[in-house]
Amino acid sequence: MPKVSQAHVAARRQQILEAAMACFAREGFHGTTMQDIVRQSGLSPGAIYSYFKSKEAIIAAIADERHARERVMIQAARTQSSAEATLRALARAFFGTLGEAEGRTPRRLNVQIWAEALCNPPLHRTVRTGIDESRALLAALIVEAQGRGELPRHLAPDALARVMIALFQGFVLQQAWDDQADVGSYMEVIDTLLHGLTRVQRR
Amino acid sequence: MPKVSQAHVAARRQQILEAAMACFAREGFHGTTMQDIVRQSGLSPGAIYSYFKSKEAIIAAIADERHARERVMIQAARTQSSAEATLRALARAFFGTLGEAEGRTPRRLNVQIWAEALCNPPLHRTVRTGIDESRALLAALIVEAQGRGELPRHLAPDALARVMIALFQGFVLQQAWDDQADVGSYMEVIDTLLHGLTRVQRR
Amino acid sequence: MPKVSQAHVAARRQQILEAAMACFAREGFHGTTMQDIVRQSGLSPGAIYSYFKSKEAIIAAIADERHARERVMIQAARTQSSAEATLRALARAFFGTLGEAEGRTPRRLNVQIWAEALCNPPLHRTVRTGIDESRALLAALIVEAQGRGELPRHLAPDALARVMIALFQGFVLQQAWDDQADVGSYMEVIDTLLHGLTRVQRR
Amino acid sequence: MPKVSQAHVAARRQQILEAAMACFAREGFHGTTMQDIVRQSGLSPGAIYSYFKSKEAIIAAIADERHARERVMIQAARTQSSAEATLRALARAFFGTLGEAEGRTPRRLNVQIWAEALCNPPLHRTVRTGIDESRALLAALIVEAQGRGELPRHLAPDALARVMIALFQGFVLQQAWDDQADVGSYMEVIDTLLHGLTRVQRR
DNA sequence: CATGAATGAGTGTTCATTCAT
DNA sequence: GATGAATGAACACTCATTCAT
Repeated sequence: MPKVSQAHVAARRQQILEAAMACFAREGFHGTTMQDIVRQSGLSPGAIYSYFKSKEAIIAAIADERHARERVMIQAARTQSSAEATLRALARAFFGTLGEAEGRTPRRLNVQIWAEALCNPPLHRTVRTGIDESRALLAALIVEAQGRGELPRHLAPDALARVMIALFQGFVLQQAWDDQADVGSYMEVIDTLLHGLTRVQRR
Repeated sequence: MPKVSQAHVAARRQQILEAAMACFAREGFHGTTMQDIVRQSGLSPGAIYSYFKSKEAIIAAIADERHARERVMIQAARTQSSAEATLRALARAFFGTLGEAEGRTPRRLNVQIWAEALCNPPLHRTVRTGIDESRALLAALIVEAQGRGELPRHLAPDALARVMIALFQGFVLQQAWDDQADVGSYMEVIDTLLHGLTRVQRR
Repeated sequence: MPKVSQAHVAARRQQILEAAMACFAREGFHGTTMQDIVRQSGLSPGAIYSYFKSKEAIIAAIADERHARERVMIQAARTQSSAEATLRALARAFFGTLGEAEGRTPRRLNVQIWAEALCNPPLHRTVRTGIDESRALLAALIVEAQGRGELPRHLAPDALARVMIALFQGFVLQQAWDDQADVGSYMEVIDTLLHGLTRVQRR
Repeated sequence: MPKVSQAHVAARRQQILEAAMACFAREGFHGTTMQDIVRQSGLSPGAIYSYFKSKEAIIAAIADERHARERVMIQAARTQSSAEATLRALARAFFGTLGEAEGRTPRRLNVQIWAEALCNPPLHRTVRTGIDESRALLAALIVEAQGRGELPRHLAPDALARVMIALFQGFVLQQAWDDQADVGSYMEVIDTLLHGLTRVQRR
């Protein structure tokens, strides 16, 4: 029974989070009322409040979930044998869903979370931790690549990591405003940019 | 009298916008109440509502102002004699303020506007217009540079323009979360990246 | 459950309408604040707004209720077997409550509605429909009586109906300002007037 | 100079009252803002407040003016030599304007005042004084006519006076809602009614 | 446990009135 | 006097949250 109940609890939580994500992506955190989530989830207000202590807690849980997912992708990338393979795995993980319609909701959600994090300390911590971890991983890979002479040694690894992250964030933003934005050509540019970086080094 | 009055009106509007920007940057659009703006501006609710018909109108005016400022920077860049000079002028205009503390408020504001634009159609139009114009200018420069053989011809100009904009947006985002983010090294990476792109082409 | 809930909803609506009527009769529509209705009803603002979407909707519901009540009285009068019986039933229905203290609130309310209807199109429609229906019924009765030679044929039935309605409205008005106004003697005058009308015809 | 000034003051007051009446008739007392009166009058808020100490004072002044006008009509009627002539003068005075378009504004205003008087003690006093005076005059005429055997002696003069006033008020009300209401046929009914009353008596 | 009616503090906004110019 | 920008108390209404059933 405890196990069933636990599974039940997890399922309910997920049901609520999914309803909330749909609403938040559509209307923003502040444009969404608890009633909206009630309607979308098919649950009652009381039921929702027995799984989350506040609207804010739902937002935090969503941010946490996204953070956790990111961390899983990063961990998976880490297991790759070469720096290049890791990089490719990361790129696939982060950019892979950018072209797909089903990723629209999480993408819009991301933008909302980024803004909300500026005025919401707990969210800020979650977001920063996620970014810092990603950056640390990227920086480590870069250091490694620099060690092997595959990347210019004069570049600050941290700054290059920030650039890579910015390329992701900026595209998420642009695609959130304009669904037509094309990932394929965007990634080709990135590819060329990174190759250029490699060659510079090689000479 | 009309001149005095007109100047007065403009000054009051600016006073309100500045108070509102301070509040919005600190607490977000939805975390800021009209009372907050009242306190920050030193005016009364009635006074504010005689200059802006709603809170939403204040947000729109702020977005418009930022858009106008961007447009001025873009126009100024356009007057440069060479594509490279234009690019440098743009980079200076957009990245120039990123390191300075006084730009903190507008930067945070930018992030808020980006998120708000997802759920607020008029804001969305303002934001998209601004981005589209910037992208068009950059794409034109890129086409030119490609014509002169300074940039790889196989890259979609639009996509490369998106990349450049993403580099800006991503850094604004990262700096909004972490004041310590260093512009200098970030720009150095960008510089190297763009040089790499040039070389690729030259061979 | 649906039955309980339905009865509950109706009861709550009635509770709110009664509180609102008491306030409106005392202070007028615009002199009454939602807080007044909150206090008078013993409910919370939120509760009230879950039954009526606005203050205006409460006013409209009150006007509708009064209109419905009037219509019931008219329909009941219609079932009488003779024109005279119908007329007497109408007189009893409309004038019957004029002397009673418990009718004070609805009477004052009527006056408020009459004024409000001048500047409030939906209310205007409700009021006019009510009056038009009453007038149509009276006019029909008058035509009938004229056919039987009981009323002068040269009188416009519609105008005579308007006169009868005016006799009611005018007294409601006068009694709203002055509780002392005596219904008994007023009705006696009306009786004599109508009898006079009959005799005129008979000769 | 004092006389000029006095005339000036009176003219300004009148200008304000006329603007206010136009607004009040159109939008009601509570639907009209001081800004509306400012616009309609072409004066400034400060100017208006130097002639009337509050919006309420404007309403009171309008009610007073209407009351004064009524009193003049009553006094004029009083100078007639016979009771019948007085009655005819009164009827002409009160009903004379009912058919004319230019009387629309004061008619609507009357209805507004009647309602407002229920919740506004000073206004209530003005309205009641006006009605009471009219009724007293009518009652005196009726007593006289009863003395001459021209009206049934068993009728309470006061009640008959109320009936006559109600006939006026009711029509004002009906015409305020429906401009098409026809005065001619309405007055014919009244005429017939009063003649009927006379004949009843004669037998 | 789940429900959803009820709560009430707090919101954006209005408008009668004032007073420095 | 006249002006009209400024005031601020008060308003209608919302919505995150609770708790009796």
